[in-house]
Amino acid sequence: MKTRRFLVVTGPTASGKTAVSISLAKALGVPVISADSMQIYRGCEIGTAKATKDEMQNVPHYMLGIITPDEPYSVAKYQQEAFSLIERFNSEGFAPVVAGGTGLYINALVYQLNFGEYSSDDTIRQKYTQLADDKSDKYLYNILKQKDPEYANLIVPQDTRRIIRRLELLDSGNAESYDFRQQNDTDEFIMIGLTMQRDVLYKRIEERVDSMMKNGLEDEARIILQRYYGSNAAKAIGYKEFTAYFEGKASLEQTAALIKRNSRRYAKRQMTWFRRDPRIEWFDVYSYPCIEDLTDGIISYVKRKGF
RNA sequence: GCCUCGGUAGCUCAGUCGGUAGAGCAAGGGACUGAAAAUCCCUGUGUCGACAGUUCGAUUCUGUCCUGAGGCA
Repeated sequence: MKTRRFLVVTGPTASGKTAVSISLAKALGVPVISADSMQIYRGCEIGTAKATKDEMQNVPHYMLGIITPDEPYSVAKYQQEAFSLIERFNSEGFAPVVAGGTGLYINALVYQLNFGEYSSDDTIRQKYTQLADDKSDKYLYNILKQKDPEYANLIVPQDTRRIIRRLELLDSGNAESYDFRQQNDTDEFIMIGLTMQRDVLYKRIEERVDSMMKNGLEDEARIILQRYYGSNAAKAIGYKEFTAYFEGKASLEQTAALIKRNSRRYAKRQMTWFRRDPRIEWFDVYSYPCIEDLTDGIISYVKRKGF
């Protein structure tokens, strides 16, 4: 297989990935591929902080708004599509910027995650979801323990979601055992992480939520919640919190506060995820006077690494 | 000015008949391989307002002071 070349820009939500990736892509003359599990949905614009046409500054973007909120999607599909885009750009002489904060999607590119052809089976999934409701978490866990004791050992009985997913894969004959976290050393890539003081990041998150509210998040949420009730997108931060508000059980202020809290927690989880990867070179956004200087700093690092 | 009730974790408060303290929320740490903005696990972070006194020992009792709320003037 031919070696793929790409640059990864990641970091917690509201750390400035969008602006930096555009600035970087513009300077390098390459396109941007999103690695965001919610920005792939059409119609989730404000709530996911998706880059607007203006912000993109004519830099081509991919993997944004490619499906409707009710279409099923998965890491496996993301990996396949992102890799094929990278290969296409590489053959044209460009090493694209992959930008996003969905850790699992990033990992699908930088670790050896081998998925088969299987997509997903709602019938099996529903069967086990029902079983979990009727019986108990423990009951489901014991089934898994019989079928795949090795995997069962990796998780706890309360983790119903993972139990169901694994059972679904086992039943459809697609449960492969992977070499856990084996690095992707066939492709050539550099990983950049954006960071800043925690309290500063939290302040940015809160300000961004306030501006989302001003820019019509409520209307967007109403559409997502009504038209795509129960979908993944409807469970995303920025939408799900409106449920109580639309039922008249919460004020707009309470809704905004909830979105802020959930975004803070999300950012924390992202940091936990990315901290683990020693290949990421961290750039403190505020140690540069402006985004152009930060971009220059990243580019010289990338050059230094012989990329 | 006098009286009453408060001052304990980031917030709201509980508590210790004297042996340096615990709940909720907020927060912190971690996991993550086909739904991942999802899902799940772990953790109490503290000059107990300040200074003295009594005591083997004070966050707890006493005094003074600072401070907040209410009441009386």
